[in-house]
Amino acid sequence: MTASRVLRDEGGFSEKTRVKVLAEVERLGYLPNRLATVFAGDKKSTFIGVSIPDLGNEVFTHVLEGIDRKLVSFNHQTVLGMTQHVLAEEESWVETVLSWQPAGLILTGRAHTPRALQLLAGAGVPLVEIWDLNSSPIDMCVGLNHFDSGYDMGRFLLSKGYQRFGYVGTSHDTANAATARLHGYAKAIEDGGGRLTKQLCLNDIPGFYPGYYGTEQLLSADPSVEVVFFQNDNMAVGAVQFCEAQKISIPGDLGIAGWGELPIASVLPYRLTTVQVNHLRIGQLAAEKLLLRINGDLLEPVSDVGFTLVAGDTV
Amino acid sequence: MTASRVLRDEGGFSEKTRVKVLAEVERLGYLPNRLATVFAGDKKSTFIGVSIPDLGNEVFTHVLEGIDRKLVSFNHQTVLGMTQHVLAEEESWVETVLSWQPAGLILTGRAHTPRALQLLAGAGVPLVEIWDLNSSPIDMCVGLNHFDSGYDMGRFLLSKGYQRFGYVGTSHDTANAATARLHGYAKAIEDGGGRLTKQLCLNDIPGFYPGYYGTEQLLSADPSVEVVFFQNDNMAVGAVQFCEAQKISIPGDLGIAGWGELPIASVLPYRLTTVQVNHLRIGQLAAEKLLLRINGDLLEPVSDVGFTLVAGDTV
DNA sequence: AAAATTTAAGTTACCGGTAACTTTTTTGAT
DNA sequence: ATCAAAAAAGTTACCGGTAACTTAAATTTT
Repeated sequence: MTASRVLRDEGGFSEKTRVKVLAEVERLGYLPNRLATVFAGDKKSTFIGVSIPDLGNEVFTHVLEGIDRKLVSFNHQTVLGMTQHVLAEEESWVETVLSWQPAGLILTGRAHTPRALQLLAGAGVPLVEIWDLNSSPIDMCVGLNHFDSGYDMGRFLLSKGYQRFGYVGTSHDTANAATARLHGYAKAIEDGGGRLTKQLCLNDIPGFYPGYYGTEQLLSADPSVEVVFFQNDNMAVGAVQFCEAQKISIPGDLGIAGWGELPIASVLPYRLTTVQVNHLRIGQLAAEKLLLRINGDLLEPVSDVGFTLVAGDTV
Repeated sequence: MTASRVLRDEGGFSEKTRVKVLAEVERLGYLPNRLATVFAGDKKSTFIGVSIPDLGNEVFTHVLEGIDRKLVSFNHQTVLGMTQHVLAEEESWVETVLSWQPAGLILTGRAHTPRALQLLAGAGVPLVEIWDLNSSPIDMCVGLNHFDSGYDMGRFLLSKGYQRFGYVGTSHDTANAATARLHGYAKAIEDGGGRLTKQLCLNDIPGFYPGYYGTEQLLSADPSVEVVFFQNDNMAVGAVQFCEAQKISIPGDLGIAGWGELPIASVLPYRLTTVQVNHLRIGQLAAEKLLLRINGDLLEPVSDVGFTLVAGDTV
């Protein structure tokens, strides 16, 4: 007991004892078993469960980095969950991670299985849903309106005079943010009298090469497309590379728009038409809100980090 | 006790009781507290601590993905540690994560603080050091010989007739793998009678833009450089973009070599001179070995995943 | 120097699951 | 129906840290 007091520096011991205890700790190479502390006090651990769809999609690596950097600085640990965009995976991960008594959770996306929702409600753990904005989150939410960002892009492209639109992404899931962007884009096109003539959902990760071969597929399926909106910048850059290889002039023959403003954009000889999003900020803000909530603070449940359309030279 | 038996399906209960227990579990939304199980049995948890330097460096995201995918499929959870290439950060993370009784650890790099080594030895937890090959690992090791890969690149560039060499990276740490590559490269140049006229270590992450402005800095500091070896492909691609913007012909005016074969390479109109490394495989293999060891198997301590030099068109 | 007060150190019980053991109930054999 | 064996259910104790409490030692006050 006295040793416990010394190690937690909570007073009630003499200097002589302190020295003796610390010497013994040193000698034994003693490390406290934190499980016992959490277990005993019916407290929470310092684990924060963080689920993201996958690391192949670069946008999420930036989000994760923002989260972890913030968490570490407040002595919390990230327990990673890669759900592969599959809600059932998320559900089983939620169950596992809750059984470890986490201090809080960060989940990507607003869609969850009924059982996951039930588990989360039962656990009553502080929770931030990130990425997609959700006006009535389970607990808190940090993200942006993906539908609106797609809509704005659609309207912008219409204003440039395009009539025949294409889309290439990798999402199958109806419940995810990229699909919301596609829906916003489609709605804008419909509202503006254009036609979304071809949309492609590849079974792949949204990276450079899928952008390359996705463009090939799209154009061979419908050569009349005038402009294509991609799931993210890396795909759009892949598309630009395909066009250059095929001597398709941009934006003369084909317009190209990305999403997310990823690092590659900073070294291109052209300015990519895209939507700027501060991925790192989403992660940091989510972690910040979670830590404040764990600390007992009451917070605005929803934070909209917004987005900025970048006109660029590729349309 | 009977409920515990039912939930673990270890027999010694009647069908009638099983149904009753499961119904009650359902009704209460009961979730076992796994901390108690681990704590009670003096067993290990299903946590695997995974430390990587940072997520801004794309190579590590692939390694991490490989690790987590494998771990998840064997019901283990990744507890992330981002050490920012700082050994003191790794040390404090090791201490924290060990106090949570992990089933195993994966650490990036072979250099650790004395105290970290002592903690690891004391804990006796299965451990894989990844990335840099280490003939006498603490426990196990999965990686490749970075020095050799740098040496081979240097020799290859010499064979192309280059005399004045440059290097651009972002590492300050003498103990990391990128530095080992630089040393190998420098050694090859020395052995072959060339001159490493300029080497640059930027205070940044090894991404596209640092490759861009790093090349600018390098060339303005020493315009006589004939070929530059970059810390990774993303930096090399940034360099190519800089050269194109400046009308510096590749490989006519300047040779460029990358390392790691990152995804961007697949969509470029040229074949980048680089070193191919299977990042995902390193992660998967490390996780695999760790899980086998946790399972009690005795394994070959060191796994060399090797590398392949890709000649490319940029030198 | 004795009593009152403060400080230091020690005891007990608990968190939740489960190993090891004991008791109760059921099943089957004679 | 009686007893033995097997199956099911229940009890106890423990893991390691710490809250809450008690006891002991040191310090201060009268």
